[in-house]
Amino acid sequence: MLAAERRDHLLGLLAREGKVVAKDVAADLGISEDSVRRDLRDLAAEGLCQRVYGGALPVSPAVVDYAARQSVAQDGKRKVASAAAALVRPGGTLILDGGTTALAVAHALPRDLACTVITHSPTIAAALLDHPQAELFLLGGRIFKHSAVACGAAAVEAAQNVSADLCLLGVTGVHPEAGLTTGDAEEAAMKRALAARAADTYVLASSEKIGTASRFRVLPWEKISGLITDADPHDAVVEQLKALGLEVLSAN
Amino acid sequence: MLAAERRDHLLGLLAREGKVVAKDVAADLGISEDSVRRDLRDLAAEGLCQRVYGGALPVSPAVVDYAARQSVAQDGKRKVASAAAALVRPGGTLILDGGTTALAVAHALPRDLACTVITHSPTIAAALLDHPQAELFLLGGRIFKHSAVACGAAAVEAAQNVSADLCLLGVTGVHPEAGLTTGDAEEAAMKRALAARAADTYVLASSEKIGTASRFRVLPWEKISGLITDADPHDAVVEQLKALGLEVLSAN
DNA sequence: CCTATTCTTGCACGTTTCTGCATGTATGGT
DNA sequence: ACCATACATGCAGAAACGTGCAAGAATAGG
Repeated sequence: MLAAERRDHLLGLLAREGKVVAKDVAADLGISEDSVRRDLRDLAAEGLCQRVYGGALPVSPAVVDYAARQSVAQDGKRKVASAAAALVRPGGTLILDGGTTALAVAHALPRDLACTVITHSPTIAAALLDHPQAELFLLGGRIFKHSAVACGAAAVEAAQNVSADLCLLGVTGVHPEAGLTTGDAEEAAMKRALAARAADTYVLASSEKIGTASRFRVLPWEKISGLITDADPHDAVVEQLKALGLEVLSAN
Repeated sequence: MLAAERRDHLLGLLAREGKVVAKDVAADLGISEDSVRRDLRDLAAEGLCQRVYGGALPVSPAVVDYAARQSVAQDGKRKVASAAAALVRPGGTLILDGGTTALAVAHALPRDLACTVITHSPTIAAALLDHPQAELFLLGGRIFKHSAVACGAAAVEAAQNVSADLCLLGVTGVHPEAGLTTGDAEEAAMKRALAARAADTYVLASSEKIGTASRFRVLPWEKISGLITDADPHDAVVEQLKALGLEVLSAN
C-alpha cells in the first residue's frame, strides 16, 4: 500500500461519504491508525480536509479543487506562511494577496483569531470562511483565471477604499537589481494598490524565488517593510538584499 | 458517530424543524442526553443556536438557512440547475446569485461555454475557474459567513456598475402571498440589486421551497421573468403562481 | 554492487479529550 | 408546595492523540 494510494483513498472517502473515521479506515486497509492519522494530518495541513476528533471532514469543494491543483504544501511555503501568520495581531486588519503562499498563510492563521482580512482572492476568502472571529472583505473585479484573483481597474479601485495595518504580498521574483517582480502587469498593479493601503508591507518568498526576476516590477525596495523567506540567511543573494537595507525575516 | 456529525445533525434539525429536543435526539442517535446538552451548549457558545430549557431553538433565519442548505444536496436542485443552465446563451452575460442552487448551476454550465458570469459568491467564482471560455467578474464586499457571499453597501454599489442579459436568483421561500423571500435582509437587498441589472431574471426554487416564506421580501412577482422549479406543475401552489401570471418552467 | 542515509511505518508510552453515569441543584408545571 | 424533569458538576473508563523509537524499505552516493 503506497502512501499516495492511502491519500487517494482518504480523499475519495471524504468526497463520497462526507467523512472519514480513522479507526474504520485503518481496519479496512489493514494499516495502523497512526498512519491514517498521519495522512489526515498532512492532508489537513494542505487544506484538503478538516481534522476532527476521531477522523476528518471535507472542506468546501472550491478550496479542495484549487489546493489539489496547486501544491500549497511545499515545505518552504509552509514555513514562510507560519512566520507570516505570526505577524498578524489579534484585532488587526490584514491585506492578503492571492497566490499559493498567501493561501498557506490563510491556513496558518489560528482558527479563532479575531481580525479583519481583506483579499482579492476568492480562494482565500473561501479558506477563511470557517474562522468565526475573522471579518472578511473581498475586493471584486475581473477574475484572472491563471492566478484566480480579481484584478483590473475595478479591483484596483475597490482597493482604494480600504486600509490596513499589514499587507502580506506574494511575488514570483525577488532580485537585488530587478526588485520585486511578478509575471503579469495587472497583477503587479493590483499588488501595488494593495501595498499602498497598508501601514506595513511584507513580501513572502519561498527560497526558490530568491535571486530570480519576472517581467513586471511590483514595488521598489523602499516601499516594503521586509521580506519573509525560508532561504538560508547567509545565502549570497540574501546578504545582498540585507546590504540594501532590507529587513529579512528568516522562516525556519 | 463523530462529534462533528452530531453537530451537523443538530443544526440540520434546527433548520428543518425549527427546534431540538435533547431527549428525543439522544434517543434517536443512541447517545446520552448529556452529550446532546454538551453539544447544544457549544453550539450556543458559537452563536449557532439558542439554548432553552429542554433543548434549543434556531438563533436567526439566516443561520438556519445556511445550515439547511449545507446539509441537503438533493436531486431537485440538480434538476433545477440544469434547466436554468439551458437558459444561458453562448456569448451572453449571466448574473449568478450565491447559494447552493446557483452553485449547482455553475457546475451544470458546459465546460467550454463562452459567456460572462457576474457573481458575488467566491465559491461560484472558484467553481468556474476551469471554464476556459468564461469571463468571470466578481462583485466584492463584506463576506457574510452564513451564506459565503459578498453583501452590504459595497457589494450593492459594485452591482450598479454591471449589466447582463440574464440573472438567476436563488431564494429560500416562494409563496403566493409573501412573494419571493430570503432569510437575511442584506442578502435580500443584494439579490434585488442583482436582479435590477439584468434584462431577464429567473428565480430558482427546488420544490421544498415552494409554498414557504422567509422573513425578508426580495422582489415582487412583476419584477421577475419566471420561476424554475422541479415541483409538480399541477401542485396547488404552483397553479396559484401561474394564475398570478408567472411563467413557470418545469425542471424534470 | 555495496554502504550510508533518509523516509516510512508500526508499536509503545504518556497525555489529552470525550462520553456516560451519578450526584446534587435548579426549573417549570400542577 | 410538591413532583417530575432538566440541568451542572465531578468522576472514571474509554477512546483518540502526539511523540519517541526501532525495524524495514527506498534512495543516494561511492
